[in-house]
Order: sequence, then C-alpha cells, then structure tokens
Amino acid sequence: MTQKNFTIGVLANKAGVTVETIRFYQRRGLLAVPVKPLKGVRHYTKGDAQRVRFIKEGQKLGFTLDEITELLSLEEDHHCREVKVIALKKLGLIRERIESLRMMESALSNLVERCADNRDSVTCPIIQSLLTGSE
Amino acid sequence: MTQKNFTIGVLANKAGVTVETIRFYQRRGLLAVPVKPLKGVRHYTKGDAQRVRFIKEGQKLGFTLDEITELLSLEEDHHCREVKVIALKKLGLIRERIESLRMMESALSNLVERCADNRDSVTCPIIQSLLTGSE
DNA sequence: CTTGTCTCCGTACCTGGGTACGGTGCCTAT
DNA sequence: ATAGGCACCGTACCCAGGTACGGAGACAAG
Repeated sequence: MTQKNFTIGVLANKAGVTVETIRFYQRRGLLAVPVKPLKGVRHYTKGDAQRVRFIKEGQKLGFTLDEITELLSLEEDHHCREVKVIALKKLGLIRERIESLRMMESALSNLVERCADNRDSVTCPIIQSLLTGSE
Repeated sequence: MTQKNFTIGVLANKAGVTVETIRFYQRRGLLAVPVKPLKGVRHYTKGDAQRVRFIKEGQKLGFTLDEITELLSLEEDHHCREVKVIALKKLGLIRERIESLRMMESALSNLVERCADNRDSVTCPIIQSLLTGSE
C-alpha cells in the first residue's frame, strides 16, 4: 500500500523546504531515494513527507541531522529508553549553551551599563575590558 | 620602542592558541605581520600578545572576528559611543539566542519528563512529538 | 656537521546545513 | 512539434573559525 503520489517539487513544497534540501537529505541518508521508473520521474509518498516533517521538528528541538538520523532509526518499535538517552544528552548541551550565553549576556550588559555612566568617556570600559581581560 | 622580543611559537603559547591560529589571524587582518629580517624569523612584541588576548576576550563576550576587527579599529581614541552600539547589537543577538534555546529546553524537558511517566512505553512521547509536530 | 625543532608559506581540508549552477532529460500544453 | 517548466544529477560553493599538511629554510645543541 505504499502508494507513490507526488514529485520531489511537491514534496518539498508540502514540507516547506526546497528541492535542493530534499536532495541533500537523500545524500545524507536521511531520506530514501525512491526507485525511478525507466521512463519518468521518481515519486514520493506521504511517508516521505512525514519523514521530512520529523527532521524539521527535530531541528526545532535542537537536534543535529546526525542525531535525527539516530532518532529515525529508533522510530519503529518503542525504543523509548534509547530516545530518552539522546534527548537527555541534548538537553544537557542546550543547558550548557544557555549557561554560556548567560555569562556573555551578563558580562556584556554590565559593560554596556558602565559605558552609559562613563559620560566623560576618557576610556571606554568595553575596550578596557578587552585589553586587560578583567570585568 | 617597539622591542621585538619573541617568535611566533612563543606568542602562540603566551596567548593560549596555536601557531596556525596566529597565522590565520594574520591572514584575516586581525594581526599585523611583522617585518621579516632577511636572515632569520619574524619577531613579535607584547603588543601583539595583548592584541591576541583582546581577540580571545572578545570571543568570550560573543563577538565574531569581524566584529572584533571593528572593535580593534576603535581601540585607539575613545570611540565609546560606537563601541557601545556594537555591544548593544550583540547583546540583542545573545538574548535572542538565549530565548530560542530556552524554548528548546522547555519543550525537550517536557518531553523527557513524559518519557519517564511512560512506564508502559507503548509509544515514545518524543517520537510521537516529532511525527506529529505537536508538543 | 648533523640532527632535531622551529619558522615560513601556500594551500587544502574540516564541520553543519544547506544553496547554487549547469547541462540534459522528460512531460505537458498550446 | 515546440516551448516552458520541472526533474535529474554531479559538482562546487557558502559561512566561521580555524586545523592540517608538506616542502624548504633557520638555528641551537651536541
């Protein structure tokens, strides 16, 4: 019952990506390349469209394409445990990134505030901080 | 008084980067290439070391190399106002990145929690979410 | 004087996630 | 039957911030 319904362009459109992106996913092994009839073009199914959506949703959650490949391999059957392991690892990374960005945010906003105070502007606090490495 | 004291290897060491990185900065125009004596090797000064530290500190604050180039050009004299403009723009970007990561964090940690509940593990909530695009 | 460790220099390669290009083949409508 | 618009395919290129490589010259120690 794998009815082959639409062309690559339509698939791309349905999934909100470009044809080039579809082809890129195929090269990456994220998406199967359907058999091409000797005369004519390849046809794609709803399953393919769902798979592309899966990829895009995964990206929204912060997964890389490599991780999504792994998740896709766990899609069938209920490998909930393995999926959770990947998700937790990613969650850790995301939290680290947030922490590191928050440090930047705090350091930089401090400096900017001191810039504002610095009406005489003899020396710029930001430049000073970069020169001396001190906050 | 521009005493030329050390070699590129020592400079790299002092700054905590590799020789290749120093050369990369030179190609990028972030760092001047000292004159090479006809016989012998180039020599670097404390000023160069400070400049590399400037670059590294800038990166810690989230600036790109292009932005650091700009900041370096404002280093002399007190262009505090211009520096502040760059810093504020960067601050905005950092805050956006934090916000986007926090959305990921919240979505993903929700899913992971639901994974934990899902003792029967008929269907994995994370996979379900990726398949349907719903939280 | 040789050996080993630098330096110098150009160039290629890496990661991630695509985007762009250019030639050809196929399908459809007029 | 011919023109336009897709599909197909390989390949190159983009961004950032480096890393790696390889041949040749310099220099210090033994």
